Amino acid sequence: MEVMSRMSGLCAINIEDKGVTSTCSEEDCSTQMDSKDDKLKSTNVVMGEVKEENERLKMMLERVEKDYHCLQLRFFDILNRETPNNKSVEDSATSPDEIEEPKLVSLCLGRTPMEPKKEGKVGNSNKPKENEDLEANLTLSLDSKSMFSMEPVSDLSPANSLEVVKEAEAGGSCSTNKSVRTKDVADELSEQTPTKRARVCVRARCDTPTMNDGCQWRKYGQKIAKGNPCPRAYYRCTVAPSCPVRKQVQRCAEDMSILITTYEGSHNHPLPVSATAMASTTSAAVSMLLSGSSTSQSASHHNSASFGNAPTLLNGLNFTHLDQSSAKQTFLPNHSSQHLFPTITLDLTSASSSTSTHFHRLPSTFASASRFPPLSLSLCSPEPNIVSSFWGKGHPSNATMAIDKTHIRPVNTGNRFQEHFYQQCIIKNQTPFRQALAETLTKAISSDPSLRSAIVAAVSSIGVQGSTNANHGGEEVLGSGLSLKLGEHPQYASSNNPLNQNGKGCIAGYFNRSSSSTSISQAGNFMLLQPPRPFSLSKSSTPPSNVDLINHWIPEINSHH
DNA sequence: CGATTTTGACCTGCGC
DNA sequence: GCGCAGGTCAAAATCG
Repeated sequence: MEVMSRMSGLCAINIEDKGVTSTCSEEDCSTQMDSKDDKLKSTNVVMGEVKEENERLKMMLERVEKDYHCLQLRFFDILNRETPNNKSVEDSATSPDEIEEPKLVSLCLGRTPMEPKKEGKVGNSNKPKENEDLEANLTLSLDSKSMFSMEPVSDLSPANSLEVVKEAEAGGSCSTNKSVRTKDVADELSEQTPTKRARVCVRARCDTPTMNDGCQWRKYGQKIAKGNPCPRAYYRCTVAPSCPVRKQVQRCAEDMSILITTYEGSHNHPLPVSATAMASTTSAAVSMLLSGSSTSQSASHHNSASFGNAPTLLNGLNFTHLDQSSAKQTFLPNHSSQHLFPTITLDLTSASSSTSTHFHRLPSTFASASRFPPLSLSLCSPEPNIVSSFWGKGHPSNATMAIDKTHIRPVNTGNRFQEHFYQQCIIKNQTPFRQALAETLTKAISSDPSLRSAIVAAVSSIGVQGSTNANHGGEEVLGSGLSLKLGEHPQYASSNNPLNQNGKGCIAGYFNRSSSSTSISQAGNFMLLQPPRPFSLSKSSTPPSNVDLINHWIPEINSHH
């Protein structure tokens, strides 16, 4: 086990260092015989301390290992439990006629979902699924499904439907009767589950007209929405002609510096590198949302089970269920349509002080009538350095994170899945593994209090030395993002970003930050997927904390299973 | 000149 | 059924 050797190496280095000092002391002692005994004694004392430290580290390691195995068991147990809801990947791979399982939700804002039904309808793709998957994997895939599953995932968003209809019209000679077209869309919509149209609302401080999320957008409309003097702009993704993704941009009526961007739909094309972070962020948020609401009637139950009243954690983020009893009221765009679609809000705005959790109250009509309990994710960090890193220079907003995809569905549980999983992780330099693991663990943690307790115990047991958390209980430790920090994050550079240079966007720093401190974050495109260091105990200038070691440790351990 | 933005008209859904 | 509001379309205007 590499971790063992690593830990032993650390101890060995420690011992060697002290040995060197003791050797030097002995040399000195050769000329100063009087102090020789004292030096020897002190050296022995040092050696004894080192031995004790070594023992402590060993015990710590054993404890961590034990906890890890416990967590891993639960991890795969949860995966197993999810698997029955989703049909076998192999089954779907061998039965291309099977479109989708109803409970599976396409969450990928970040990557192209496969759309066998639509493609069949449009008739522009007769490729075997394997080829599609191959292509998907050749792209900058953020979708963990592509790693773990050959299962097609239909993107049944109405936007997609609309595009399909358009394409059909473009390809065919049928008359373009608008009413007929919209009726077709409506018919298609009626067949779709509303949960497929999850939206992600991102609130962020931004002094530019629109947030540059890396994608190319074309404005196709603007409206003055009721209740907000600021016009709402409508954009659609133009990276690919048929991309159904749309976004709405509107300034917050209460605070004009806050830009509210609502994303809808799934990209059906490889994303530019600069777009992956936001896409993965939103997709992760959607994952969190739909993981609770996608299973039929018991949406509220699942949500409560998944998120509860307590803030849950996703890689350092606080995922907080909207609490109607809370005070702060936030204007959300198109809340009427949110009656139909689950919407998750990522609050990237600054928490003015120390709070790391935001609560938003939706309009009462929405809160009461919506089928989908609203969800708010407050990404505010109490640590300014972390916070400002996301948006780069000049944006005091806080935010962190970009991870992707929750629905990790093993083909077969056990070694095969793990092998495949880890192979992919090796290829991708482990980052997807960390992301996927983080999300799945997050889900598990949020739904299983005992698991959360186990993690809390594990983290707290390995000696949270930092004063930062000295006053925090276990829940606070979790809330701080400590326990699931799966990425390494240097201090970010926030300048020199072309996205900023064009004066259009404000997300730049996050995408262009320096990655000097870790090799992982330099791994090509995937450096962008490294979640920022969330509220970490260890600054980049300090030696790695226990948690850092754990974070390194997890994939390594997994490789030996 | 192509791409993008603007803007008024139109469509749809919802509440009364 | 009517009015309102959200969302979209598409022609005109503007930009690079």
